[in-house]
Amino acid sequence: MSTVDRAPASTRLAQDLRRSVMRLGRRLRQMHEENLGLTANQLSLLGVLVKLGPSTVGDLAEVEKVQPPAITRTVKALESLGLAERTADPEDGRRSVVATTERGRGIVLADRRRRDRWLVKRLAELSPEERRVLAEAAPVLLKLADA
Amino acid sequence: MSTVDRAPASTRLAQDLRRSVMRLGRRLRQMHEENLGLTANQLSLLGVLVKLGPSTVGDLAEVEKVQPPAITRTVKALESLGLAERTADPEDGRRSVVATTERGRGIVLADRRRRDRWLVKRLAELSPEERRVLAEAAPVLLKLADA
DNA sequence: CCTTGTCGTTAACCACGTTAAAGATTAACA
DNA sequence: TGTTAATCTTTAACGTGGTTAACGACAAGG
Repeated sequence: MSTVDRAPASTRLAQDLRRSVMRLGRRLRQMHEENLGLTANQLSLLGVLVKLGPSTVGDLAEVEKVQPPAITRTVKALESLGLAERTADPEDGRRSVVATTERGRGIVLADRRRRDRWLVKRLAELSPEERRVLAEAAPVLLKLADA
Repeated sequence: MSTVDRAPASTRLAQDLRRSVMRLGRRLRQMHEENLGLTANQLSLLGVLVKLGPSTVGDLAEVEKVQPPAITRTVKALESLGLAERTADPEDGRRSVVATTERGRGIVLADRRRRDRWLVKRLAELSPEERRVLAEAAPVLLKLADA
């Protein structure tokens, strides 16, 4: 790791942090993939729908940082699985409003619980001191991400 | 956030940590996308090659947690861009060994510096106390990811 | 009204993952 | 040693999900 060893001290933290966050993030994301027939994308969009409530295609595209056609396609898939529904906006005929079905909502919540269980188990293997460090770090990480 | 509010205390840390790590990870990954004509995947594979040195297709597949055909294709793309080279293993004719070119290596290092610069800037906006917390947290996050 | 802008969808394309099957080479063993 | 079995990579066929471009439906302003 010569690139790391000879790094100026000021970038050392950045490198360590990037490595650790990327790796744990990848791991958490992998937990996703083995869900029912759902892909990570479909699950992610469903999650947004649960969080925001019924939304237009444009809103979803913006949140997912994706172009509208990508949303159209994924919504179509969710619809055919009975996990989401599309209805015309009564106030503006151009827009179509997407919402989760009850089943869709249930899947999102179940998936979230499942991933939390995995992480809870890993956290339980740490020392109280290590857990304290993570608890302090979480809000700082959020602040970084939103900067 | 009723789902968070009524969560048992033991899963509260897991939820906070998952949210923050996922979000920062996404942010760091996005920094990737706007690089030369290279996709995130190609850059990632090139990075592995720089880290490990010349490697077989099978090794790369394992590291990237992907099936061999996916590696074959990406290597082909890197090859046509002059960033990687493939040679037959002299000791085992079935294997082909992939290595970066000088240019490929340069691109990886430049990209890493660019992403670190972004993070260094964000870190500089934090308080010394917050930076200390992150420095302590990084190794714990790694431990979690590798668990 | 009628033109102009906006929202969503469709179509065509590309990146990248998968599995299945074929090719080449090595390893094992009768 | 020669045949058979195992291993590594590649090719082929397919699915998902991103993109841009072009079109249709509706809304809004002149």
